Amino acid sequence: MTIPAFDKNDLNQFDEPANLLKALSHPIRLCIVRGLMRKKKCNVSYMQECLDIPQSTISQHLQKLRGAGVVTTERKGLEVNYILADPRVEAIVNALFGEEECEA
Amino acid sequence: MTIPAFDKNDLNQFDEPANLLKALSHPIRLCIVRGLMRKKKCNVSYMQECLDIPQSTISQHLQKLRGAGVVTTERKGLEVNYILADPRVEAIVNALFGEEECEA
DNA sequence: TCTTTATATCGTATTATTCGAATATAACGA
DNA sequence: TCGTTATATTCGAATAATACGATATAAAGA
Repeated sequence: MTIPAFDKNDLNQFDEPANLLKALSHPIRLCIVRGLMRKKKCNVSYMQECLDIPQSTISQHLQKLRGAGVVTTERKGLEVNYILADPRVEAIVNALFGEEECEA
Repeated sequence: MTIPAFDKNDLNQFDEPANLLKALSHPIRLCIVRGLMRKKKCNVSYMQECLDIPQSTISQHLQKLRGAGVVTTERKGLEVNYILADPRVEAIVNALFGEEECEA
């Protein structure tokens, strides 16, 4: 009995990766993530200003990214900085947009 | 004026990639796609048998993958074979699961 | 033409996402 | 403590995704 290419017995092994992709599968969130690849670290106001969308909307997207483990946060006074936290995400974004020089 | 890391002016450049990720962001569809990386070509009945879910459910997932350009089809008599059609998808799946020897 | 097999589509109930205003919290300075 | 700034959470309405039975189509063979 060989291992089939598809197997319902390990369908649940796809749950976590599918969740990660779902977290990335929104234009605003994808934009945020690629921005974080360029900028390494960024607070909410800056993103909000660049993207020009309501604060609660940005914040909700960030919470979704955080819930999926895509980003972590570092508070610095009033500001909260967001930072990429999962190396798979960078590989995925590179697959989509191509590699890019990063800020020195 | 420098180019910001985030920019609402090209937010729409994220629509297509986000759509691609959305198509992949379901456990069943991800399983199908990884199966197609191993098996290269596969008909619906085989997938259905492996995954043990209703035929209409599989078919709908396949249509969603096809709509996003993830797969194409080749009819052979009664059967329809599905084949991966977007190289970005393989890079993404490799980022998630690691590379793997493919069937010779 | 009739049947069978393989796949696709439709109808629809259920659940999940999304957005943005309103409100809450957390940290800082006066 | 009070006010201000930065961020998070809550709420509700609109929209989209999902599952699956029922039904339709497409190809092949008798």
